[in-house]
Amino acid sequence: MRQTQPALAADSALVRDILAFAAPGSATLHERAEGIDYFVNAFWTAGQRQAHAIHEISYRACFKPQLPEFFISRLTAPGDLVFDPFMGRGTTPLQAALMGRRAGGNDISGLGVMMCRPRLRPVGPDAVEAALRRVDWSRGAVRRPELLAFYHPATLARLEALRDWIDARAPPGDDRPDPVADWIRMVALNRLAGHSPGFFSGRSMPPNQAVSVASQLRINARLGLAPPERDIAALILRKSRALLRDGMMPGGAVLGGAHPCLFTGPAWDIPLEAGAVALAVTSPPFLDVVDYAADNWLRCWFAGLDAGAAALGQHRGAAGWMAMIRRALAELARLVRPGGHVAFEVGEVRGGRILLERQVWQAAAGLPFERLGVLVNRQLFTKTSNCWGVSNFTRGTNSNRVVLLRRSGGGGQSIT
DNA sequence: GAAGTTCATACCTCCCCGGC
DNA sequence: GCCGGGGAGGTATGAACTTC
Repeated sequence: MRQTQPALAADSALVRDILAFAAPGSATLHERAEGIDYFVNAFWTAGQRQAHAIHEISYRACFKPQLPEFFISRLTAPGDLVFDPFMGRGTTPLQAALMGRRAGGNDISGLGVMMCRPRLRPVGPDAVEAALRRVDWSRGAVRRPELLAFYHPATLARLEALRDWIDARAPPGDDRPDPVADWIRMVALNRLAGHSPGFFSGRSMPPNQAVSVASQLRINARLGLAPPERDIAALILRKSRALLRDGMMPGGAVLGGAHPCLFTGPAWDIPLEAGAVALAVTSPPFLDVVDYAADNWLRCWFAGLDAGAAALGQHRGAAGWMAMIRRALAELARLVRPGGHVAFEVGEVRGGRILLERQVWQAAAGLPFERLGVLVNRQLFTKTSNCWGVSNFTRGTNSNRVVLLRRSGGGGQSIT
């Protein structure tokens, strides 16, 4: 049902740009539903590995770097602060830094900072190799026998030695850790368990989620395999080189400014001054679709963190979820400068029976935002859930649905 | 204690792209 | 040409709890 009437926010340069956007052979479709302007197209590539290689650490529920890139390029200038209050692995701050913007992010789990910070100040493979040679691998011992479901005994003992070595140089909560230990922990967190020989574990599920010990024992029994011994140091070095294969970033310098604004805590309580942020690109948990505590229990073990903190952002019902979103949006209204923007991404869940973008739209009502519309990026993409038979356009999440907000009170002109 | 409601757990293992 | 590795789930079932 294409409509020819103008967009509600036709004064927005962003909206004009989106309407004029033309992928090869496809113009943006403009629809209006429930008083909301929808802009539908394939706005960025669905191809895998099209962004900078340093993005390629596996984490459950992360959007493509092309999503923040789309908005950063249109709505910010070099030096502006780009922020994500639900950063997860930190795709938004990292992409902002790659584009010469200042990087900021927050996550309820301490894993967020541990995965993002070292990639904002990458260390070279030579430094990683030298540090790994200094680890006293003989000091480790098997302290958690149940983890032998995942690891060969010698591998598990070395993992414990590596944990001790990291903890002495980059303990959780230390905001000025040793950069090399910080980097090695980030890579190790990404190699703990997976479905190929590049991971420390025997064969498991894809690495964006850790199965339970009981599930891993079943996998081992079904395949008739015991976890083989792995060379942890060699795997960390190999993945380090892969992350840096596109280069060390501009000048190899610290990305995102000398002091990236990275925090651990709830999205509704960010220790940043009012008006500091030019653009927020973010995506909250989609109700309880992803069980972050279950997915991350193994990472939290390695990092010495409490996995339970992640549950704070998860809600089974729409009412509780919407209240959480309202608090996060109210905090964004404080942080984003007048004329700045918020791109708030959600996906379809429960077979499309609950339209989360409409809940976000409603939650933003009464806050100092102009609601510009919803950008829908609809395309085929690869899904982890292929593992259990969920393919494109059947069940699960099939589109990026981005609620676009402009902080009122300023000139309101975007940079194009 | 029967009926209704909510909660917790188990189960399933594919497709694609780039590096080598 | 091979293969490493990256990738936003949903349903069935029964236990546990609530209400009258």
